[in-house]
Amino acid sequence: MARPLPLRFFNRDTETVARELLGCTLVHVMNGIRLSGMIVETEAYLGIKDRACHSFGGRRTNRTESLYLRGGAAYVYFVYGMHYCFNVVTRDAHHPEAVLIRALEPLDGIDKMRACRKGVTSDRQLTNGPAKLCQALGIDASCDRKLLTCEPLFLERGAIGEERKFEIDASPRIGIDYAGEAATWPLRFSVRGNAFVSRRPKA
DNA sequence: CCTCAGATATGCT
DNA sequence: GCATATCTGAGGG
Repeated sequence: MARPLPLRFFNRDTETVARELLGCTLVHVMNGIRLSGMIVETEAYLGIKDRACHSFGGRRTNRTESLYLRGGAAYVYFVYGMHYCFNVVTRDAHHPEAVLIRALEPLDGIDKMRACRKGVTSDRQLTNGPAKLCQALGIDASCDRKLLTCEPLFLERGAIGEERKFEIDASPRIGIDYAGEAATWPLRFSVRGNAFVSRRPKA
C-alpha cells in the first residue's frame, strides 16, 4: 500500500493541487475496513478573490474555520440541509483555499459503499458526485479539520514516477451561478472519458 | 437519455 | 427570514 501524500503536496498552488489529485486515491478506514476510490473530478476554490469560495473577501466564520488551517487539513461542510461535501485545504493559513473532491471511481470496500448508499441501483451512482462520495465513504462533520496525512482519512499517490495515463478536461465549476465572473473560470478538472465523472464537461 | 420540483437544516444577514 | 459548492424520483423523449 502506498504511503499517504505528505503535507508538502498540499502546500502549493491550489489549481496545481486540484490537477494533481486526479488519479490519486482517497482512503477512509472505518471499523478496520478500507473504503477507497480514485479521484476523477475536482474543483479549485481560490480564497478571498474567488466569489464562489466560502472564504471570499476574507469571510471567516465557524463553518469556514477549517479553510484557515494549513494545507493538508480536511474541510467538510454541510449543504442543502442534508448533504456533506469533502474538500482538501491547500496553501498556508493565510490563504484560505481548497480543492473540492467531486467524484471517485470506487476501488476498495465496494460492498460497504453499496450498503451506505441504500437505494442506488447501479455502481456508477455510488460516488459520481460530491455528496454521494461522502455518503459512500462515511465522511461527515466528524471528519472536518482532520489532518489528511494518516489514518483514518488520507490520500495516496497514483502511479509514482509514471506518466499520466489520462487527459484532463478543464471546465467551469458546478452549482455556483451566483459567483459572477468567477462562475466562468475553468477550475473544474476531470479525467477525460471516465464513467464516474458527475457530468460530462461541455465541449 | 433529459429536465424539474421537492426535500431539508445550518449559517449568515 | 433566506440562500445554499446537492440528490432523488417522477415524468417525458
